[in-house]
Amino acid sequence: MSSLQDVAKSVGVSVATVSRALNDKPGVSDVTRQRVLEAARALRYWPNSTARSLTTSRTRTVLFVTHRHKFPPSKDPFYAQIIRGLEETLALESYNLMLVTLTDEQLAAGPESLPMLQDRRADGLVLAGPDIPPSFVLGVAASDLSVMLVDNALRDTQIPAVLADNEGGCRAATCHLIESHGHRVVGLLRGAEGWATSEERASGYCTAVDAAGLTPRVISVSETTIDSGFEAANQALDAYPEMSAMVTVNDAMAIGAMRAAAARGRRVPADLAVVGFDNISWAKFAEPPLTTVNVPTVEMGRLAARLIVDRFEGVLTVASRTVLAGDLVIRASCGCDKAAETPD
Amino acid sequence: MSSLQDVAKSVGVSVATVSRALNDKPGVSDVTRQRVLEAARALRYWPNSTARSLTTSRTRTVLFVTHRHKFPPSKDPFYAQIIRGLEETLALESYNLMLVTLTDEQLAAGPESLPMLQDRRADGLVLAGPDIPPSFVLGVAASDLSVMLVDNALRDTQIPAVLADNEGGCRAATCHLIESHGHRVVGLLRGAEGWATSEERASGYCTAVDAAGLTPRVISVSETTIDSGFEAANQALDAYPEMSAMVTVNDAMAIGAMRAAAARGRRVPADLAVVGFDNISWAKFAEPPLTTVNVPTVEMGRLAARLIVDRFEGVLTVASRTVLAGDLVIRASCGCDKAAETPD
DNA sequence: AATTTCGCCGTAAGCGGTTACGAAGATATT
DNA sequence: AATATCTTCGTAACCGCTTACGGCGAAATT
Repeated sequence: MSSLQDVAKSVGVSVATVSRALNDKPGVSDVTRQRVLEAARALRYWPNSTARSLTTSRTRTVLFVTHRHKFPPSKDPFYAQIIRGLEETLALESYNLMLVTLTDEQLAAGPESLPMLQDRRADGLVLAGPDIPPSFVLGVAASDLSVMLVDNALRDTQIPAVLADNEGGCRAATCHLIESHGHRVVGLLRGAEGWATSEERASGYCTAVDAAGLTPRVISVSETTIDSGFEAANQALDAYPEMSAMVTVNDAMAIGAMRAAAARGRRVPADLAVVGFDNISWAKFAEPPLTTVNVPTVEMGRLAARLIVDRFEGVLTVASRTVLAGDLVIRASCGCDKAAETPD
Repeated sequence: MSSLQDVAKSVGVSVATVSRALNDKPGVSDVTRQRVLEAARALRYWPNSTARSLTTSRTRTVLFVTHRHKFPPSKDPFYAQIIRGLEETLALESYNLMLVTLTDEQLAAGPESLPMLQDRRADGLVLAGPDIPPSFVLGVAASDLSVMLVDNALRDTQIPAVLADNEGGCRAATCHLIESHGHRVVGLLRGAEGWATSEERASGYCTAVDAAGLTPRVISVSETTIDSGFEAANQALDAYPEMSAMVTVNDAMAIGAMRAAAARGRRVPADLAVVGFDNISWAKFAEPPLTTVNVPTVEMGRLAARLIVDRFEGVLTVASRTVLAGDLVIRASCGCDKAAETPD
């Protein structure tokens, strides 16, 4: 409402003094500092963030950038959870979160053509999701903005990233089926080749299967939906009738697989154990409740915020790639009796 | 990268001329305008939005404010969808979207204590969700920021709002059960008293039941989750064994109700028809697929953006309250054979 | 030909802060 | 007592852009 000028006039000092007093900078006596603080409060003074940004050339805002058609979590609110974590810890440091979703055309055109990335509206940005093409990432990295990748990584670069441990999670899930339940023929329902997430999870599965001396049985489908899970499970059971357990690359496929099993008269988990990945909110309400790998999405957001803010503040200078481990959430679908419950 | 100064120097004119040329303002000859545009492109000039905001005192950003613990769509991404619609149309008008989630304490303390609402960071804000207390809404409305309510309304005020037609949706769902399927004893599973959404939907149910000359059978529970739906359905079936159809106040409760029916050996929809509300993404994958009222969340976001931007631009001067109709999505759980499918 | 009109452009003042620099007065040093 | 040092504060420049105002030459008017 009121400006620095107003406060200065009210107290009878210069704006410089007021600025120093309010920003806890040296060069102000305690008495005047107090008087300034009182006047500021009395006049309901709020620093104009725009003006401040103009001189400091820091906006205290970070951009969250993601693919437009990925954002609306038609499926599970994966990115919404990340945003939740981001916003939460950014707020702690009094940073702002700005949201930008980009179309395919914009992502292909590169950051040079996007005002929101060029006009110093933000100090840095987090690029989320594998849909952000490498060329785009490199483009923004070439600018002087701080970049942070989430659920996306570029090999052989120094761009910091926070990721879920897809490989380890799927390995753990597979190991659980093999070691705790003694399955000898466990299949994998996976998504399209080239999709990094699917690749990594598949890799974890293979590692576990190899380590146990078993042979991998993999069905790839182009999508990772309930319907494609249904279809893939049918393919798998046709091809490998002796299969007693299935690892799936995400929860939607797992649910589809359980439907397929039910349709064939195979009970889950008695006749076929199923584990998913992601721990979407509906996993615990599936029939039977789905054993799955929990992805710490909110924590990923929190960590990304922490890391980028620390970079702004100069606390952190080196780039890092952080892989967050997920934990296996045991429910009924894998054959465990006592389904341990976890909080949301 | 480069400033107006740079462009001016390069062309050999004053910054004022460059500004006029780039902003399509009169007072510049065509030739110089062309030369300026070329130079600006050659020098990769981008107007510094901070500086521009400082002079125009418009930031071209709108704040999306919601309750912190409501945002992370643990349930269905209701607000995420709204954000999707908001961001989409704001981007069309080259506005930005900033995200703020507030804790209970902050909401109770009121807008006076929140920097992001006081320091002119945004031109206006949309307050989403019934968790924003009236005092808070009135507080920001008293400031000179443009306010827009979404999924929240204040009676007897001039504050613009966009809402879902909860009353009409639930009435339509109830009518469908009564008229198309001939149910005579249809119950309602609803949430706590005082929660506006629940009240409105309940009111729609009552209207339909009254109009048909039937007697309402209502079960209230404090939460609206799958578990509480399960419990409420059991209560309902205990109290009214002859009940042949249930309207529920949201999809989660509907799914719980279907589970309860299954547990009691009553088949859905043959022995008990169930309809939900919200059309969450999992509704179509329920067993059986759930008939429910679709809430046009993305459109609500789009409309809110449109309305607030129009207000900024001076196109729109009067406040309005817009109620968006939802449509009944017919699936199997209500007893209809041919389940009409709708796109996501 | 003198005057008015008009289009084009530069000058300069601001928007609301931050900060380098220098001028005092108060205090410490010798 | 004279000098040096420190603290406190004001002056002014600056961040990059917008815009009111005025000047000036060319075209239009008489």
